[in-house]
Amino acid sequence: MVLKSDTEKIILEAAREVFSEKGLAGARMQEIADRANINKAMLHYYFRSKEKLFDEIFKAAFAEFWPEVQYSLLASLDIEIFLERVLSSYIDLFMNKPYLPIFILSEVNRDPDRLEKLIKESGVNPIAIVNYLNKQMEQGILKKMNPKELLLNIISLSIFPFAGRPLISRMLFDGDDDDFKNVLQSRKQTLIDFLQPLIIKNKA
Amino acid sequence: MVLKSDTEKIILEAAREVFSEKGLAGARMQEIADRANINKAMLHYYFRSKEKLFDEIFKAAFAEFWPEVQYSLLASLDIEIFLERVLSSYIDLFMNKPYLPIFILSEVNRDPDRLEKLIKESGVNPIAIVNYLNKQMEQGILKKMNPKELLLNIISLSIFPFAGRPLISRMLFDGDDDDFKNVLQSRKQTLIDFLQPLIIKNKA
DNA sequence: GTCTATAAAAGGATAGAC
DNA sequence: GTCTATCCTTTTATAGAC
Repeated sequence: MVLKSDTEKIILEAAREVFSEKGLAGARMQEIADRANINKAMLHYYFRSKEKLFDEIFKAAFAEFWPEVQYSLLASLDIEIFLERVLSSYIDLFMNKPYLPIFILSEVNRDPDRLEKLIKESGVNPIAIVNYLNKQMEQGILKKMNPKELLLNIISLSIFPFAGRPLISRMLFDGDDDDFKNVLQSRKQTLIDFLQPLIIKNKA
Repeated sequence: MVLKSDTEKIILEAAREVFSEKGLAGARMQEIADRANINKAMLHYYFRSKEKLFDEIFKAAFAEFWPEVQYSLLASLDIEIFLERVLSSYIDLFMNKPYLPIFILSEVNRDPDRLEKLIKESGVNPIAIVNYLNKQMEQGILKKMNPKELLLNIISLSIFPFAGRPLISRMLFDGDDDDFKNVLQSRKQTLIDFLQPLIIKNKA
C-alpha cells in the first residue's frame, strides 16, 4: 500500500464530489480540477485518465456501501439486535454519505460489468445473512418467508428513502428537506417497530 | 395536441431507449439516430436540441411513473383492495418498463430543478393517499404510525427491487436474473402478506 | 422531409518549461 | 510535482442540396 500524497487525497475528494453529483459521463475533468484548486494536467499526472480516476472513486464508494457486518459473530446473534444494528448502521452511513446509494445504483446500472470484479474483491457476502435469517425462521423465531426476500425488504426500506431523497422530499414533504431528514433519522426506531410483527414472541 | 408523425414517434422511442440506458449526459445523438435508422440532422429538425429531446422523454417517463390512482374513489376504498391495487399496478408497471425507476431517480438527482414544474403539471398528488391512510388509522383499521412514512415504506418495497435490479440480481441471486424475476413477479402476493400485520382484524 | 458535409465548441489528454 | 499551452478526438448543431 503506497502512501497517498496530500495532493492525491485532495484530488480524490474533489473527484468523489463531482462524480457522485454528475456521474461518470456528466463529470468534467475541469470541474474536478477547479474544486481541487489544481490544474487539469495534474489529474492526468496522478491518475492517467478520467476512467481510471473514476474507477478509484467507484471502488471506494462500493466498499463503503456495505455496513460492517461481523459475519463470524452472526451465527449466535439475537434477531432484535441484528435488526437494530443493520438498520442503525445503514441509516448512519447514508445520513453521513447521502450520495452513496444513488451513485452506486446509477453507475451499476450504466455499466453492470464494472460490478463483477468488485464483488469478488470486496468480500461482501449477503448470503451469510440470508442463511442467518433462514435459521431464525427454522427455529421459529422469525415468521417463515423467503429469506432472500426478507433481506431484500430490509434493504429496500433502508436504502430507498435515501436513493429517492430529492423526489420524496418534494412529493411527500413539500420540499422541506429538514422535515424529511427528521423522519429519516427517526427511522432507526420506526423501522424496527414496522418489522416487529415478523418476530414471533415466546409466550413463556 | 398536434399529431405526431411516424418519424417523430420512431425518434422518441429510440431516444427513450438511449436516454434511459445512458442518462442525459451519457447519451449520444448519433446513437439515437442509428437506433431510429435515420440521420442525425433529423433529430435537430424535429427537436432542435438534445436537451429539448431529453425533456420530452423525461416528461413522458415521469408521467408514466405514477400508477393510475382514482383519487376520487379513494375515500371509501377497502384497505386490502387498496394495497392489492397499488402493489399490483406498481409491479406490473416496472415489469414492463424496468428502466423507469432508475432513470427517474438518477435524473431527478442530477437536476432536481427539472422536477419542480413537472410536479405541478403532472397532477400527481400523493397527499391524497396520505390522507386516506391517515383516516384508516383513525378508524382503527390500520395500525397507527406516521402515514407519510407508511406510504414511503410501501413505495420503497415496490420500487427499490427494480431500481437496484442489476445489483441485487448479482448480490443475492448469483446473477440469475430469471430467478430474481420470479421473485419480483410473486411479490404482488408476498408483499401483501408482508404488510398484513398492519391491518387490524375485526374480531367479530 | 431527408440527406451530406461541415462548422463550432467542448473536453480529454499530452508536451515541455520550470 | 506543478504549470501553460496545445493537440486531437468527440459531439452537438447547422447549412444547404435534393
